[in-house]
Amino acid sequence: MRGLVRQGALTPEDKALLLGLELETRRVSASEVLWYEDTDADLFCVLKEGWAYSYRHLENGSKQILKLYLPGDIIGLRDFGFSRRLAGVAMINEGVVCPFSYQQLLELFGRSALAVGLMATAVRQQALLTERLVYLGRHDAQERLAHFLYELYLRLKRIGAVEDNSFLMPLSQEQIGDALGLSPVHVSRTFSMLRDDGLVTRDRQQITLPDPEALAQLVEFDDNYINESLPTDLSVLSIASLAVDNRKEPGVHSTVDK
Amino acid sequence: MRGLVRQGALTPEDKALLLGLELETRRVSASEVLWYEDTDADLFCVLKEGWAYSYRHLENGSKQILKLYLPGDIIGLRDFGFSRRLAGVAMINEGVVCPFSYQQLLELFGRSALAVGLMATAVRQQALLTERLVYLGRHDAQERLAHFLYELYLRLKRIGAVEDNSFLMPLSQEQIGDALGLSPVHVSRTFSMLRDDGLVTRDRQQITLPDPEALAQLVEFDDNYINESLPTDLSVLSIASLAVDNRKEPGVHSTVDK
DNA sequence: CGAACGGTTGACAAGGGTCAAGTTCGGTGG
DNA sequence: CCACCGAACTTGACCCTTGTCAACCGTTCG
Repeated sequence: MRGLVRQGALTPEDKALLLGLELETRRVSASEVLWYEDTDADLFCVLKEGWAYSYRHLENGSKQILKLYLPGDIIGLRDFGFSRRLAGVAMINEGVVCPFSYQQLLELFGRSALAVGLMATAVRQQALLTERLVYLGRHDAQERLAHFLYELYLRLKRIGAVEDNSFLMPLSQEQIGDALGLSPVHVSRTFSMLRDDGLVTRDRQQITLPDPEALAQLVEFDDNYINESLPTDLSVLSIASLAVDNRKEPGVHSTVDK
Repeated sequence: MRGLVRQGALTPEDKALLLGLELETRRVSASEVLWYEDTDADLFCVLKEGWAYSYRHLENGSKQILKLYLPGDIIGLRDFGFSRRLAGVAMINEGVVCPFSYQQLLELFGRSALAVGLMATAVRQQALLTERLVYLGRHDAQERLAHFLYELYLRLKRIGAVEDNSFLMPLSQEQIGDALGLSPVHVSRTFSMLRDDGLVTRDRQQITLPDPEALAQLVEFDDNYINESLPTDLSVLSIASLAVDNRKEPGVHSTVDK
């Protein structure tokens, strides 16, 4: 940071913005909750003293800590681009924080909707990661697989790749295991359980979810982290796609591996 | 995206940038590797067709899949701000990608070093998450705890909160369990094992790592994701701190108390 | 002094890993 | 058209890691 300042990397705009911030620090006590899961996301903080953590409470009564924040860390970038908090944050010991509003962050990105969108996209990917972390930490094989399939179902539906609650899934069970932290053998067993419960049917790579809602309930899926369309729901990709679709060309193959 | 365009949310600068991109699509075959772990990070892609995944290979021979990419997803934001890839990316089936350079991304962020820094900070936090994901998925209790403590050690050292290989850790064993996906009972057992192996000693909240290198080896720690100081290693936080420190109390006791 | 809390230890059970022996299916070659 | 092969999946037996429950201990705090 001093780095940044020294390097003179800050533009006049940056400097103006920084000076314009009304900075205020707040002393917070041990165990104090900075914000709860699912509340309005409006600000983030720099943690100046003390330790904090972000967490998710699960319906089965357990909780998963997602990230520890140490002095100097920024808390709350995770929720940028979402309207509600994906996780709560609480102090561990007493400390000091310095809050900023997302509004200020937006001004920082200033004129570029693309930059905002990219940031939001990155944050969104982080949300998916986070969700998987929760499942690896606190759920058994059946819940992990159910969650995995349901997430896939939602993401594919979003891009129109689901028909009749059914979609193609080109992953081997070994790869699924590598994603969920399970052995391929157990993935197979788990598929059988889900089939026996009538939640998933499968023929080769064709997956069908006879009753997606039932699955959703099993995995307490909060789909707003996938479906929420934020103000700037861009996806540069699509822009890129548009621009490109005109002049197609078969490309170059490079490496392969197995 | 069409959303973005329709909304007219794109500034003239954005549009110019988009038009200025030389877009090229590349057809990629099934199992093709887009890039390997630990190689130079210079570009990212929009996945236009096919499925892909990012992964980490572990020394114990297993592998952890971090994220699945479906058509429309952006691949490689993860590594923005790092010089080397934290994870490999491979195709699952055949598909089409559309590559962009990080350079272009930088131009997008254009004049604001702050914006770049924030993005990099977000990405960096994602790296920590990713690392925990790998440990939850593919490592036993002892390795998880060792990794957790070593990561803490590095992060605290970075901010000067380690003395004589020793630091204060204000977390209860239950909280550690919630972070690592373990029961509090087993956290206790695991601490005992590490103590018996001479890797960690502990007195109340005081943790000492007699031989940090030995720990590092046990957890195959790649510390560049914590220590690498990227070109724009800012941390807005510190700027904030600076701005604030002038007109606030000394309050520089770094952390902790119970 | 006595709760209450966090940590420790032991006994037991369960979820999941590993190994090994099938089974199914798509592809290949005769 | 059929025999064969390999990859992916399935199933069973067995064992190890970890969770659960419970009793116990040491500190801290009222």
